[in-house]
Amino acid sequence: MKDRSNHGRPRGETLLFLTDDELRNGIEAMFFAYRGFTADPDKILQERDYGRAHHRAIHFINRSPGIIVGELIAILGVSKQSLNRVLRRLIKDGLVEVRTGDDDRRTRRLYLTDSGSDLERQLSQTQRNRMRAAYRAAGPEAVAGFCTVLEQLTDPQYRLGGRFRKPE
Amino acid sequence: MKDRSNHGRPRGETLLFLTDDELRNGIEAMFFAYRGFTADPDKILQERDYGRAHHRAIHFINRSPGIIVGELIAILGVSKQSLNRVLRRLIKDGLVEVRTGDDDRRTRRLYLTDSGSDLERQLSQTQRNRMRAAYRAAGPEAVAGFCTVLEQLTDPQYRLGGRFRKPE
DNA sequence: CAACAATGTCAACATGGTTGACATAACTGC
DNA sequence: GCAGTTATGTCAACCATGTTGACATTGTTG
Repeated sequence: MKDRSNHGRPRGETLLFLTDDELRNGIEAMFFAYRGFTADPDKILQERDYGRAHHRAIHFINRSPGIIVGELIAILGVSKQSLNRVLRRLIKDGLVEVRTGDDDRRTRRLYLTDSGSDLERQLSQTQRNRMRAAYRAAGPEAVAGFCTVLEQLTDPQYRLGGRFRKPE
Repeated sequence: MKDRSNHGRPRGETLLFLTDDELRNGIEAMFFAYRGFTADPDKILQERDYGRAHHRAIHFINRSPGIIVGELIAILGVSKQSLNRVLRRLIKDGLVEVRTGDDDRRTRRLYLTDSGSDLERQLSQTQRNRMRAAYRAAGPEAVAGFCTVLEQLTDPQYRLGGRFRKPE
């Protein structure tokens, strides 16, 4: 399993031969990066006694205003009971507004209120800052590569394109 | 906040000007990629009634055989009570072995047993496969960029170099 | 009208985090 | 050698967030 003649070349040169150790480094890097990546929002959320689950809901409602509950469940990959607990709180606290769908009146469309938008901005601000700093430090080609690999790691049904509902 | 003359160029070209939307896409990509990334191990773990916490412990014990409890706590960023619950189970199940440190007999050094190594291999195998596929699809430069950005997203104290204990 | 779909809710439970308090054993300094 | 500190383990309580199952309501659709 060892010497397949890559003769100590740095990762990714030549023929994209990758040792298990190099792959393991990538795996570990994902773990640490994801944690760094969620650290800033977590702090903000903690002050208001929210968790990551609230952040995720807020993020995707902001991304697709008017998204219906079932779609949000599908994107987040959680049970309706789990999402409902989170939504209930966000609605009670006045961060999310619910309107009955015009077309199908069984559905509930979700929107951020002004204060919901405020929190969203605050949360994504810190993440964008970190992301921007990383992009800047890594350079343009690195960023393109980063996005490509992330896309590839993602399960196909969640890749960009058809992920979000069309605006009604 | 909109037109700062980037004239519809694709992300990352030219001067690394990035709109909030482009950054938001990166943020979302992290979320989906991390989920895809943990999906395969999660399935294997579920069969044995383990969770991600067990996976992480196994990963870092494998990475640094003989690591002491305190170091593992620091790397994982959890409380000793939390880690202990996980370790207790792994030890009971015979996946992890504990030996008292030779130098400092207060410390406990952790090692994977043979069956612990088996599970580790099984877990990292699926992740390496996915990683390898992503790398292959993205190409060599993409991989280098991916690693660079991940490193940048990581909190500095966890970046490679000094992260792991020296072999005694 | 019957069947199905979208949602909400209640209850019970599991996992994996937290904190606080306390116990033990071993190292370290004076 | 004794005092203080450090590394670890453990008990208990609590919280957030995930799960399943069961059931109710409302609205759509054939």
